[in-house]
Amino acid sequence: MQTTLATPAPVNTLPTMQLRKIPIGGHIYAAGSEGIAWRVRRGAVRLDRVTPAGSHYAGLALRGDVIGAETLLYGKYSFAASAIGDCELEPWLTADKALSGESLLKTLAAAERRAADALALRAGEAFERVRGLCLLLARYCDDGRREITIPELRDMAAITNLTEETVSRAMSRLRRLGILQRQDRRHGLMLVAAEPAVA
Amino acid sequence: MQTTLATPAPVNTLPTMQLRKIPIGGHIYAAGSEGIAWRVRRGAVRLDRVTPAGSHYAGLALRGDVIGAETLLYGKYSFAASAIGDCELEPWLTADKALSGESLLKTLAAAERRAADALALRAGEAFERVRGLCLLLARYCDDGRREITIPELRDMAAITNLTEETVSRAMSRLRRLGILQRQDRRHGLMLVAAEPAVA
DNA sequence: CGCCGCGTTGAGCCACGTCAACATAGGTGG
DNA sequence: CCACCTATGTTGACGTGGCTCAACGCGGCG
Repeated sequence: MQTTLATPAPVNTLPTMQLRKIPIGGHIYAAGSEGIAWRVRRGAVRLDRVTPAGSHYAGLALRGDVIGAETLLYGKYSFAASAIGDCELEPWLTADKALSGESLLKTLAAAERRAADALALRAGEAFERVRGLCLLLARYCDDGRREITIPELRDMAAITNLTEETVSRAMSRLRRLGILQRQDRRHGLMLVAAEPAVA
Repeated sequence: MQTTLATPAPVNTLPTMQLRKIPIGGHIYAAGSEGIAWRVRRGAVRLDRVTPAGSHYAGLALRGDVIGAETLLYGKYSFAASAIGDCELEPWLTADKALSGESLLKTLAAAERRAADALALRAGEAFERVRGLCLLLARYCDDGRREITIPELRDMAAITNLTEETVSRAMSRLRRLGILQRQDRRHGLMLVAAEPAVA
């Protein structure tokens, strides 16, 4: 649960911050803390809304998505972020760089598409939800081989709004059906078979 | 399912378009069609992603939210939009107006908050989801009286990922408990009782 | 009037949640 | 190295919340 910085630079000198790598399960930032906005270069990020009543899954960010953009307005993060796949993050639009309208619009459009994806992962039967999540992760792999890092069950359960047991059963079925080809155990790499004409 | 324009102006002369009013259940725009971006001044908008396999609920927009921003990039709408409460829309950021970075950032931050709201409406027990949707609608009423226009059951069902029957039962229960005070029938106005310390 | 769309209510059933037991991998200390 | 512990994942048995199906009420409209 610790963050690793690619540069040995001090954490708070924002402009010098470079690439940031976070292992699976790793904490990226806490809600309410100060920091900058990041673009996800690799991996998958889970966002959580933190309330007095507890914290709940509140969004997903994949390659190309921007997280923490609200810090440019308010200085603080609105959500908590953690890595559900090995992540690489790069600083995005630090204050000195001009805010390009087009870049922002693209980010906005991407955020809305991602939000629609996240909603879709909470509809339909359990097996289809879990399969949909794996396919989504595979679609955003940087390698073309559709190899994904399986998130922890608790994260998949939160995203799909299922229980860990149900997700585990769905994953077993995916493997049994050969849709998901195990390469090593635990958070190991998996290979998703051809996507069957999903629009 | 028809749109009504406040001005008698021709539909395709974008810069002259002014306020647009859409009745409940009304069609706002179709996915793939051309048009401009709008800001929701009043009411609630349901977004749908349209695929060859059918169209599915893909997002919610309430007062202050912007819909169709992607037209500024691609010229066409990515989603379909329809009114689930009597709506007033105003044009947003037409091409001639400079794209203000801060305005865009605020829109982005709002979109992410809304996406988190929409996800939350698909978690928990049926009654709590329906109650949550009513509370959300009440929170964004322009009058301070927390009077809401009840969307059609099919829309509430799509948003919460429940069936119409289950939503109907939940609504009956809300009325029986006095949480929702009927003022007239059908899409009539309702009054939501005090929000019980929901964070 | 008859028809249709929408909402309401009941009865039965099943997919998924709950609970429990166990497997496996890592970590830590001896 | 093993003994032990904990976190995570897997699998089975069982109960239930919400889905399915069906019937009906009501208002609007041709």
